[in-house]
Order: sequence, then C-alpha cells, then structure tokens
Amino acid sequence: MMRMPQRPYHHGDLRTALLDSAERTLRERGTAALSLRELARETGVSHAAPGRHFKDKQALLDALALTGYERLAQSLEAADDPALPLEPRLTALARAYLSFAVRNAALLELMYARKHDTDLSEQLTSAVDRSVGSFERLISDAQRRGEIVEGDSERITLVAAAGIQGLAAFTANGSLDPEVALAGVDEYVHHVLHGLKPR
Amino acid sequence: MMRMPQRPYHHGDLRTALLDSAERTLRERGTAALSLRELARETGVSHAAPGRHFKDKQALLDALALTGYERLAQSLEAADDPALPLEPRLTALARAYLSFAVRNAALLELMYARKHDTDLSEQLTSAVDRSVGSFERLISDAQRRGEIVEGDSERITLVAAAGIQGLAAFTANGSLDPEVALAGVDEYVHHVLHGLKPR
DNA sequence: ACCTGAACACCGTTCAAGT
DNA sequence: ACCTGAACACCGTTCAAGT
Repeated sequence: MMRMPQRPYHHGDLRTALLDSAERTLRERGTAALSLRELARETGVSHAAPGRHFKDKQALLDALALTGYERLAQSLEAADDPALPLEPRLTALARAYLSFAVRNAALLELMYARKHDTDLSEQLTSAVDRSVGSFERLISDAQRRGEIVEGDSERITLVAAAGIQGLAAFTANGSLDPEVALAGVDEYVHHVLHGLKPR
Repeated sequence: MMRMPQRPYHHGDLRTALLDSAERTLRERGTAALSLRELARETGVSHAAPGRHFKDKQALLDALALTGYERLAQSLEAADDPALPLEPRLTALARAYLSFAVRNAALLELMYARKHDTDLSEQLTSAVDRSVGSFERLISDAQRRGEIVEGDSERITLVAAAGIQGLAAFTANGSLDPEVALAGVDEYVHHVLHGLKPR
C-alpha cells in the first residue's frame, strides 16, 4: 500500500493513479467493491478529487473499459500470425481471447456492460473494432483462399466469435473451469470449422 | 402503480410482491436502479421489511435469478420438439433462448453474474441443469441417430450452446440488433452444424 | 410471525473555498 | 489548474420496540 508520506498538494497524475487503483480493486475484489471514495482514500486524496478527472463514476468505468479494449486488441494482434494455416491461426486467436477473459474476468464483464453514450465512445468504438478486426481479417483471408465458405464475412466472423465469447462468459462466471476452457479451445475451433455433422 | 390505500399491518405476500417489483424495475430501468429501499417504498412497506424475507440484497438477486432460470427452462422445454429433424430442432431451441435473452436482457445478465453460494443454490443448480438439459438431450438424440459427430456429448453441447450464449450476449449489450440476431439464428445454426469449411 | 423507526456506517455528487 | 471540506440526498443492514 506504501503511500508517499507528504504528497504535494497536486497529485501529478491522479487520473492514471485512480485508474490503476480501480483496476487492482476490480481484479482483487470485483466490480461491487469499486467505490470512488475508497479509490480516493487509497490514492491519498480527498473524496471529491476524482470528480476533477471523471465527471461521474460511469465515466471512470468507461475509461477503464477503454483501457481493457486497448489491451485486448493488442493481445489479439500479437497472437495473430497470418502465416499460420487456418485452424492453428484461429486456435491461437481464440486462446488469446480466452486467456484475456480468464486473467481479466471482472474487467471483461465491465467492458461488455458498457453503456455507450460517453464522449470517449469514438475511442471505444475504435478499440472494439480493432479487437473484432483480428477475427475479421482471419476470416476474409481464409475466404480468399477458399478455406472458409463464402458469404458475408461479418456474419461469419460473428459465428466464430460468438462461440468464443460464449466460452469466455461461461468461464468468467464459473460455469466452466478456466483450465478446462483453455484446454478445450482446440476442440472448439475444430468443431466450428468442421461442423457438428459427420462428414 | 395503484396501491391499496389501507394495507393491513401484515402484507400477506411481501416476498412475492418484492420479487415482482424488482423484476419490473430490472426490466424498465436496469440493474443499477435496483434498491431495496425503493422496492420497499413501491410496495408500501418500511425499508426494513425486506430484511425479513431476504437476508440481504444478494439474496433477493439470487431469488430473482432462480425465477429467471425456471422460466428459461420452461421456455426451452416448450420449444423443444424431439420429433423435428436436427437442424430445425436446434434452430427452434436457439430461437427460444435468444428470444428469452432479448425479452429479459437485464435479468439474464443477473442470472449469469450469480455468486453461487446461497442456500437456494441446490434449486438454482437444478434450474440451470434443466435449461442445459434441453440442449444436451437434443445433442445425445442426434448422436444416437448418427446425425452429429461422436464424442463427449457435454463438450459438444458446450460448443453448440456457447455460440448461442455469445449471440445472446452481443444482443443484450447492444452490439447486435435483436431483430438481426433473431433473424440470423437459422444461419448460425446452419454454420455450427455444417462447419465453416467448405464441404 | 411480521413489520416499524431510529441509528449506523457507508455511498456519489456538488460547490464554495482554499493553495 | 487542481484539490479540500462540508453538505445533501441517497444507500444497505441491524435492532429494539411495536402490533
């Protein structure tokens, strides 16, 4: 916890400090435990100070969601190797998403619960698009090579991504053991590509 | 709103009245707007009265989630026609789930956010199992007929259900238009059964 | 058995005033 | 420009006391 004993009147980077503290609380004690006043206390600042940087609690949550999407997009981009054949490529991407979901369950919940009417929604939209983009690129690439059925690539991305999102949701709320989920990704991807009907 | 002007000292069925009021609030104004004190006010009872019927707020939310699962299980069972061929049968089930998700978005969110450590968790578990059961039965039936690949039927159910859950999640949080989602169910089910790879 | 009223320890938000 | 302290209107929860 270690706080600087004599912080100067101006914090310096209160906004960042609040976001960091919020994310730690989120990870350690869940969404319900997140209070602006406690955040302020932990950061060694008056309870009214957060109001300078976030117009209200929702604004802080939105900012938190934004950093989440940015990190997710980055993880997905780092995990995507266009040189890989379709199935391992999709598997890697699915693994990256699921592993983000496992490591950031509460944050992901918050990311999906967003009420999109803030003034950072352009940034949010772009971060979301970046995340979806990795999947979309994979699908279009595969379609171009004839490795995936033709049709609206957005819809097909939805099919592929919906299942992974579902697995992530089952994992986040405890219906599915994280290790089982991660281990089962290969099987999942295989089923999605080959279908549940026998060939 | 119409309240009985001179309610007797004992409400009669306060528990049910609170749950009904809670569900209406949930539907009309979302989870964030749900407060025990307001519920008590709406029901015309003191703010401490709910404490007699629910040990705390979470207990009320759990009870609400339970009724949700019971209704969901019922919808799914009503929608499942074992006489139907595989694809239309799964489509009907998926439609029923998605339509529940659309009509009860906030409730579903709550159902998935459950912290399962209440004393009604046996009932909850059984209601959840009933819901999953409809999907599992469909999968096992189809496997028996050789219409679906062999393998652990629980895992395969997971694959089928995860995608539908994902669609529901995308719909509930506004990423996907409800009508588009419902209309796209057929396509989704088709892809899941036949796979994304060309045959 | 069921409900009330007061009390307690929390919230989020606002706003004059301080540095 | 940034932060404080007091104030306001809310919470959830508890507990003696009332019916």
